[in-house]
Amino acid sequence: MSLKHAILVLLETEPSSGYDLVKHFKSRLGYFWNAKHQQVYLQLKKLTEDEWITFKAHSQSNKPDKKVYEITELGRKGLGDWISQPVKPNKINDALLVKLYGGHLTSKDNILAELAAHKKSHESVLENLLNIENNYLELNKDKQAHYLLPYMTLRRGIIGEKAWLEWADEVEKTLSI
Amino acid sequence: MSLKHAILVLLETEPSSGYDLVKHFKSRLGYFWNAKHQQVYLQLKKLTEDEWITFKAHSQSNKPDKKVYEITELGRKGLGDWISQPVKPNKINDALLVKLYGGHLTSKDNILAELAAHKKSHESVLENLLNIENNYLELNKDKQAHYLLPYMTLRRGIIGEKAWLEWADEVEKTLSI
DNA sequence: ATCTAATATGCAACTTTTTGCATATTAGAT
DNA sequence: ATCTAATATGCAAAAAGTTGCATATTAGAT
Repeated sequence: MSLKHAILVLLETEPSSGYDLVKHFKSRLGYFWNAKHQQVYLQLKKLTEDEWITFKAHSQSNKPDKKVYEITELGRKGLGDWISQPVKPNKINDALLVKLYGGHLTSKDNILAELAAHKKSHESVLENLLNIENNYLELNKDKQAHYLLPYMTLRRGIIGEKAWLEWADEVEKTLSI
Repeated sequence: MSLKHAILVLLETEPSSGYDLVKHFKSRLGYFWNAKHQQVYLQLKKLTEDEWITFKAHSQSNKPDKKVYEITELGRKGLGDWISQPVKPNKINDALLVKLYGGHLTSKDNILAELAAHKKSHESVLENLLNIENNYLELNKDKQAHYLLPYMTLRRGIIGEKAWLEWADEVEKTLSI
């Protein structure tokens, strides 16, 4: 039950609407957490009922109204408690690897085409992460220190994506012989 | 819905009991797929109802009886169909990164201790994968060619775990300043 | 005017996964 | 004899996630 906590850490950094959070997950923290908008809105509702967060309706002149949520003291305490407890190692369920494992049941071309498609998507994620890194590196030292931990999570994304692409190249070379 | 397919690719390689499959997931394919035994037994039941797999009861003198499942023609066809279709890029939900992102809510020692614990677990996974790789590399060329695709998935595990450890070292160094 | 895309939120049904509980066999240790 | 650990399987309830559907606002294009 960690979508809850993923939402809370983001709200702890800055108040946001559900829509903002989803965009955050989609665009910047995809290597970190993924959630559909329906799931996010549901958790926001539950967190509001538990009084871990509150919201204010913000009317916008150029866009539909939105609810901007912020974390409460209760929420900050709950989040702190969770963060102080150990978390389980990450669970990996990778359908592409399942497919590759059983790749003899389809054509080599099909496998290579699918790999190429995934490669494109990983390349675009990496590019995006590198842009964010560049922005971070241009900050002054105080701000860099302030965002050090989020930056460390960004580094996980960058190193992880590079490793994925390295692996994909290896597979392409091996299968093309 | 890919646990189903993960089970099928394993059964397509060799007939196994539910217990074997779980051990497989736990010990060798943890970088590939993870599932609790209850979930595996449930899917085996459903796959049997759909006649994608069948089982024979094997009585063992030194251990409790077990059901050894094997894939049917119907199952092989279903698996082949699934493998020919594109799969979505992998979804990542990483609680450790959530924790690190909000790490200012706990102590640096706590963060470093947790990181060290995860590091140990990743080191042991990597060691395990490298042992399997060594076994693979000692096979003759025919066998190596036969297991090439599973070996590629193993490589994903090795490259991924090395990248994880590289990242963890970077975090340790950065936070220890 | 009408269509499209982006913004913004949400319910309901269904699937998948997790957690808790439960049982049974055999080997080996105390 | 009894306890422990490994082997082996499963049901039921709850939690988490996905898919389908639904609605409303505003900007900009046709």
